[in-house]
Formats: sequence, C-alpha cells, structure tokens
Amino acid sequence: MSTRREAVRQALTGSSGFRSAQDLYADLRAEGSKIGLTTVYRALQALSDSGEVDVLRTDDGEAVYRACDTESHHHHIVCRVCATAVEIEGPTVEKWAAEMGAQHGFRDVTHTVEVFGTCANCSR
Amino acid sequence: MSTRREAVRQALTGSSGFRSAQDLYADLRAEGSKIGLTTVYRALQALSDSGEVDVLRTDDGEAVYRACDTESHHHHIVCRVCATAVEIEGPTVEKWAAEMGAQHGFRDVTHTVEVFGTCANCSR
DNA sequence: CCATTTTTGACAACCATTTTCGTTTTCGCG
DNA sequence: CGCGAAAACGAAAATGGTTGTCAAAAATGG
Ligand SMILES: [Zn+2]
Ligand SMILES: [Zn+2]
Ligand SMILES: [Zn+2]
Ligand SMILES: [Zn+2]
Repeated sequence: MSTRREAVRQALTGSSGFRSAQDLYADLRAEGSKIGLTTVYRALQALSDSGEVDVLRTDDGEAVYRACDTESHHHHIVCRVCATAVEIEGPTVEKWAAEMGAQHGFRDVTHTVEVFGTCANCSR
Repeated sequence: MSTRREAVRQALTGSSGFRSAQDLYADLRAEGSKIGLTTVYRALQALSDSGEVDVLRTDDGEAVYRACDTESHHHHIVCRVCATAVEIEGPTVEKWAAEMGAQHGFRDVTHTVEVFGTCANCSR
C-alpha cells in the first residue's frame, strides 16, 4: 500500500456516506496534497477490487465509493437529504433473494439492495 | 405520443432484457428508420419519467432501459449471461425494507433491489 | 393556407473516467 | 551505499455516453 493510496483510503474512511472520486480529489488537494486525479481513480479501483470499499452508481452515472465498517456482506439505509448511512444486516432479505433465485432456476444468485429514506434529523 | 417516440417504445418492448439507448438506436437504424440518437434519448427520458420503463445503471455507468409487463412496484432477477429478466413480486422484501426504515427512524422509505444469477438455460 | 407550437436531428459541448507516456519513487541486491 | 528493474505517479490527451443548441421539419388549429 503506497502512501498515496493510503491517503485516499483515509480520506474516504474519514468521511461519512458516499463520496465520488472527484470529491475525494478536491478534499485531498484542499488539505495540501499534490496528488493527481489519476491516482485517486487508481486507488479507488484497487480498494474496490480488494473489497475494502463499496462502489455504486448514482442515477446520473457517477461512481461513488464508501468505506464500510465491516467487510462482510450487508446493506445500508441512506438518508436522501444528508447522505448519512446506517449499516443494516438482513437475514430476511438474504433468504428471500436466495429463494427467489431457486424458485426460478437461477444459480449463483447475488443481489444489490439499497434502502433510502429521510433520517430522523432531516425530517424534523 | 409521436411516431418516433412510439417507435422507440416498440423497439424496447420487442426486446427482452435491458437495452441501452445506443442499442435501440442501432436497432432502429438497422431496420431503416432515419431516427436520430438525440430523439432516442428524449423518448427514453419521457418513457422513464412517465414510469412506463425501468432504468438503471450498469457497473460501467451506462444507462439501460427495460419495458416491464406491469407498472406496479416489483423487482427482477436477471441472468448475468444472457440478460434475460424475470419479474418477481416480493411482499417479503417490501415489508423488510419498511421495517428497517422504521427501526432506524427513517421516513418515506424507498428501495432498489436487483437480483442476479445464471439462468437455467445458461448454466447447462 | 398561414401563424404558432412541437418535434426532430446534426453537431457541438460536457464531464467523469481511462489511456498514454515520460518522470519519479521504491525496492532488491550486490 | 550504488544501481538497475519495477512500480507508482501525474499531466495531458483521448474516450464515450449523455445532454445542450439551434435551425429545419412536421404537426396543430383557426
Ligand atoms: Zn439525514
Ligand atoms: Zn444482502
Ligand atoms: Zn441466461
Ligand atoms: Zn420493492
């Protein structure tokens, strides 16, 4: 793990919710780093490949990344206002997805689940 | 509904699984239509706004569209080889998502769920 | 018909991401 | 150390899906 890559990891870990590559690049530059945008992309690619960070696409196609507290399979409920994310475990939904797959003759079933809402703070 | 827009709708309805705007454009041109790419995008935008088609982003950021048999809320299980999609109803997952939201104090809870697998055909 | 509005499509602009490539840093080993 | 290979880096250019622009074409309706 190079110094640059570690910096990207920390920038991501130190923020809550999803951040885009451009966001993280701006953050790092703002705090004085001379890192290049290309390197931010490479670091995020590596972190994503190794499963250390979660990546998904926003509705407008931008890739956003998130460092989770645990590396085991789980999901999130995300506030659509402040983007705060709570990690949730879901035996129910895991079982449901597996059953759906079996029922329709699909093998190696995986799934993506995202839950959105307005958090207690933001709905006040 | 203009003729062009209707043509896009039919091109989408007539194919199974998710199709990109560029795919549909190529199809329409191949069958002799003089439609422009811009119009395809505009038609898909309109169809998506009206809830007639489903849109999601692939892992590489491309928007893909699908005409569903029903307009009510449902999910899909998609073959990762041939992209065939089966529509599934899930009271279980609907309830689960709502409960998760309530449990953490979130309001107006929505969710996105996609299930992937290898279909019976493709796993032979 | 004519005036007004809507739709269309060629082309340019956009912008996140990837590629390229020459430079810099790191690493292994004598 | 010293030195050569290998990896990491960053600036700039290229890529590619999508959106904006704008003048022409088509529908509308009086
Ligand atoms: Zn919030
Ligand atoms: Zn799960
Ligand atoms: Zn299949
Ligand atoms: Zn649902």
